Amino acid sequence: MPSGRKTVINLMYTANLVGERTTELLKPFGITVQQFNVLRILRGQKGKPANLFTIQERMIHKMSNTTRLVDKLIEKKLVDRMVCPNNRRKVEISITDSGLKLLSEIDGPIDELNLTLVEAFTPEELETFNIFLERIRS
Amino acid sequence: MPSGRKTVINLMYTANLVGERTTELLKPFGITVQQFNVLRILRGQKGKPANLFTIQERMIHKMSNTTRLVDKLIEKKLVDRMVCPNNRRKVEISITDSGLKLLSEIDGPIDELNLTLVEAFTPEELETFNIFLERIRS
DNA sequence: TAACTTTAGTTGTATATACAAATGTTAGTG
DNA sequence: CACTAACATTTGTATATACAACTAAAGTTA
Repeated sequence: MPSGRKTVINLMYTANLVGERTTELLKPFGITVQQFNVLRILRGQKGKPANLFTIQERMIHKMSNTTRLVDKLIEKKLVDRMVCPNNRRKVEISITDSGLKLLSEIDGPIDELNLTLVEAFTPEELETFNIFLERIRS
Repeated sequence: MPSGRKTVINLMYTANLVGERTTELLKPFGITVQQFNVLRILRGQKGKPANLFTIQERMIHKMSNTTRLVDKLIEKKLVDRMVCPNNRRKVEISITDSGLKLLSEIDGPIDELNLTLVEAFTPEELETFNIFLERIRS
């Protein structure tokens, strides 16, 4: 088997396993991986709201219906939507206190899972691994 | 940010990009990534048919409706289904000549894409990268 | 051999995702 | 200032996915 083929299969297989474990972990908290990632993006804004385009741009899975994903988060009162007063085409999404609280509850378990996944790596190996991943993307 | 968290996000992000590129590549051939992987699993059987459980076990994305995924491939005449004569609970799925032909057409482009993705790696680095991925899974 | 358990696959239902077309808003041009 | 293009988001539709309940066949045991 050509080496690139094997590596790509290995990559997809591994990422999928990690995704499944993450989905499972998030289930008791009532959110999906995608919703979780959007919440983290919004937390990263440090109070500043983000519009849908910004969110979509930073999402791991780039799909076009960010609207509906955010709708789910609004239903759960984890984020707020506000039409941008300067540019009424835009909407500004910001994480609520309740959203921040939920994230803070998830932080512990998710870091624990992530640490378990990479526990066999030395810091140097982890650095190398990250560089390898970035190299594939470039 | 804790190092495990960063690495896992990096992994998911990269795998997703690779998945998107693969989806795009397969589109003109009229199959999805999942369907493509099932076809490759069946080709790997070298003439021997596989039952649904075996297919599901080897699939990258483990979901429970392998039945419907295989149905799509049957509609396209890329695989055949036959009830196992020894054990009528089982069904045996095998790739058709038309399925093999389609795979052989895709092999070139997909290897080209995969090689492009890992072109910056030396063989040693690729080996290391594969070991890292396996380490995460274990 | 009837009743029970396990195995293998199928089906129903709810939700998620992808893609394209549509809507409403702003900016630019003659 | 009407006209056109670009932008930001929403909506429609088809397909994919996850999960659970269901069916049917085979094996097990009293």
